[in-house]
Amino acid sequence: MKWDALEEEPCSLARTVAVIGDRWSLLILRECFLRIRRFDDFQASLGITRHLLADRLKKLVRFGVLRKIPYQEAPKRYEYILTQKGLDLYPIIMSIVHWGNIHMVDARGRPLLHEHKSCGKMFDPVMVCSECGEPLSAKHVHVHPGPGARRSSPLHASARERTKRNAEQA
Amino acid sequence: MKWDALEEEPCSLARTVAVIGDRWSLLILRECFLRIRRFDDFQASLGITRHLLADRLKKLVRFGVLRKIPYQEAPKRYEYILTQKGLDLYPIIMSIVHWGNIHMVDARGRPLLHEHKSCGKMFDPVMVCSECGEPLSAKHVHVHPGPGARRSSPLHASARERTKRNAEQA
DNA sequence: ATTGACAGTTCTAAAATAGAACTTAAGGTC
DNA sequence: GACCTTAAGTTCTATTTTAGAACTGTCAAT
Repeated sequence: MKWDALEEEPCSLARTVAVIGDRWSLLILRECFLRIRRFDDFQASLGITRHLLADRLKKLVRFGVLRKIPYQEAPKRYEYILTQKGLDLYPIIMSIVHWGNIHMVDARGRPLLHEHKSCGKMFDPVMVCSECGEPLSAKHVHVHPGPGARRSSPLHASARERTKRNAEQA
Repeated sequence: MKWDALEEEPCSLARTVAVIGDRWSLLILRECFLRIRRFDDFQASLGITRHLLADRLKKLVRFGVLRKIPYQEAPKRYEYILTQKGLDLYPIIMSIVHWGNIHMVDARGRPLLHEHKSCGKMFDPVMVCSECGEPLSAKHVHVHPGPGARRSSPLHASARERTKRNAEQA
């Protein structure tokens, strides 16, 4: 599968993976949320090669996650700031950080703690149902095909059936 | 930066990216949550090359996200199921799907809808503060160094300062 | 006139990925 | 007993991506 094919998939996960699903994009976005904005600052704090950084920034701008804003004329220089679409990635970043906090920390403990300014306490993010407010778990969720589902919804046919169907078509 | 270096970073995001930060791992995990368990089924539904699939499954098992369970003897065959550590990835998957639903769907609409069995309604996931229950946004969160922070906390010194410091050291 | 900051671009070597064919092991079919 | 099928990989070559370092173009300050 080519990279571009991912964006076309009728799957919201695949399309998001097309934006953030590589080694560097999420790390760049982490820096954005920590208020890093400039090329050399990204490069210095991440140790990414300049080539890849230029490439990834271009991609994030193309997807509308970052925007280039001029901060000086002559020579014209830009900084990269999060758009609303980019700010909306916050729950993804936080859920990733939280999973790492629970499952990937070493004996020294968490690298970062998060304070919720609104209530003043150190917190963890919790994912809840928008309708009833209960915490979510996979087993209490049932998936239905939506209006944008692929005709014949292969995500709902079992892969086993699909394999057979493909074999018959061939 | 090498792949293995990521797991060693004192950053919960980087360490999680070491597990799920590539083109395929999240797609494989999506299939796991949709109850795909077997090699050929993953291969058929994703179109991933068999080589990469074998490699990624091995990696996910190594990280303790999937477990290999024998489902028949002679010839011995295994299926891959989510561990608790893997099930805990659910909020990450859901926040990614949700962002895609909001920002990446085409005119046809969402490919999938989610029903919360507990309350019977179609829902979206919402990330809230574990302490006060309010929805989270980046600007209401303040970051502190935790016990596992790098000495001299480079994530909190501005990259600009760091760049200077590095230059001085050289 | 030279040096330094900043934001890239260019180059070569190394690593990862795609795509297809091959392997191993057992069961069933003619 | 030769042959086909299922399942879960492994092996192979060609292509694409990434790493790492050096280079370019603008302008400001010394």
